[in-house]
Amino acid sequence: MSNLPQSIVYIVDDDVSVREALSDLLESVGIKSVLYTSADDFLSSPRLDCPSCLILDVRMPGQSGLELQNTLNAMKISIPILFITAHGDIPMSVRALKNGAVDFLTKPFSDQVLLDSLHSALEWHKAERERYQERCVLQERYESLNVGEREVFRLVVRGLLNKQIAGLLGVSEITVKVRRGHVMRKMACNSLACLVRAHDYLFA
Amino acid sequence: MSNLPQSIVYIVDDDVSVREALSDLLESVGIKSVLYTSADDFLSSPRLDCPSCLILDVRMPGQSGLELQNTLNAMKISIPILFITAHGDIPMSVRALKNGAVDFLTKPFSDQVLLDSLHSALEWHKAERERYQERCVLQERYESLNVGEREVFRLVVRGLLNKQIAGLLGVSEITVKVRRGHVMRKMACNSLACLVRAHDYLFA
DNA sequence: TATGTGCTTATACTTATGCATGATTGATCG
DNA sequence: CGATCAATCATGCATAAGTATAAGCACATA
Repeated sequence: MSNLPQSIVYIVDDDVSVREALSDLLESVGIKSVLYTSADDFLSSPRLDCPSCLILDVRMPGQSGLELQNTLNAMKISIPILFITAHGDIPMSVRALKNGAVDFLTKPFSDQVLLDSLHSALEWHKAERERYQERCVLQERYESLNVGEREVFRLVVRGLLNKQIAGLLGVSEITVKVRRGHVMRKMACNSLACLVRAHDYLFA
Repeated sequence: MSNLPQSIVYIVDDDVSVREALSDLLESVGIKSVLYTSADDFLSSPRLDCPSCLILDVRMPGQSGLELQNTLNAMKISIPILFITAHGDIPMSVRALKNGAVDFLTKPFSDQVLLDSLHSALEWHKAERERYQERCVLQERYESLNVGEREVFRLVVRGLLNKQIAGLLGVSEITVKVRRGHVMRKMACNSLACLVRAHDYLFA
């Protein structure tokens, strides 16, 4: 059995001295890291299934840090990104942050500033992963509903009575009750309140 | 009757030529603006009750733009802020954006970039004001509930049965039904689904 | 053809919810 | 003191919701 680390930080920088300095710093506070020399290097390697953060140099040969950020966003990969740079400018930092980066540090920076930013990023990703997991569970349950059950689901959480739903769907009220029971069981809800929240979370 | 403009932009800059250039630009696309020479000047003037945006110079005599941003955040004033600067640096821009600024432009900048940012900020503030208004209405309704009704409200939206609520609160089921009816009427909800959403919006 | 499966519907019953009426109590106020 | 108001609670009734059983139907499959 492979035991996953509690968290991991991916470091992508073409400068070996920067990579190793960062890696040493993180190791000194008990944070595991994996090093990459380029964006493609990172993209072609597997990511571990645990809370993580990406420390990214803005300027690199090949795909730049900002381009990698766009790539990951397009892939809907939610790993938080912390940029570091020696030769950045304001438009770069603005673009990075508007695209969701958690921070944008200029060298030289204080170790503590980096570690603080990193910790909050890892905490965020931990929570984000839990939200994603919960959402996946709900999604699976929803996909187990057939068409009729989904229609009843939609109308029930809009506050309609069984009688009204039956009228709208052109089926008997008994059928609505049966479908409604199936929805409750399949969505693993024991109350209408729970069902409403499940629905709104799925279709937010 | 004072008719409010559709939207307004507040410009705070100590340089009169910048203020007027911006004002002219905005006027040329039909956006009204009001000019201030300092943060305190802006703070001591009344804001109009309409969708708006604040264009702020970072560096100014007296309170700086970043300080004014913190002041407004502490006052929980949600007006979007767009920074412009001639002599900024990356840490400034990062701080501004992490504190919620919508953009951080360096002079010279393209008119179109500013206008695009401004339009999306105004759109956001329009929606934010509507959310705030809706929340105020719900808040008022909630405050019209007495203590017992709030307890029933809390337990109903947790999915408990009247019988269970009565047991927990040590009152009769009849009383729960009465309170529940009051909650529905005072919160202006015609279904449990509506009530659940009102509750979760209030206590998100 | 025979069989099984999934969906709909009906009947019958239990429980839950909503609401009106009225009695009781306790606090407040002129 | 008497009047009043809000809150609680009971009775009684109407409607809504949840569930079990069984029947009928379409459809796929052996």
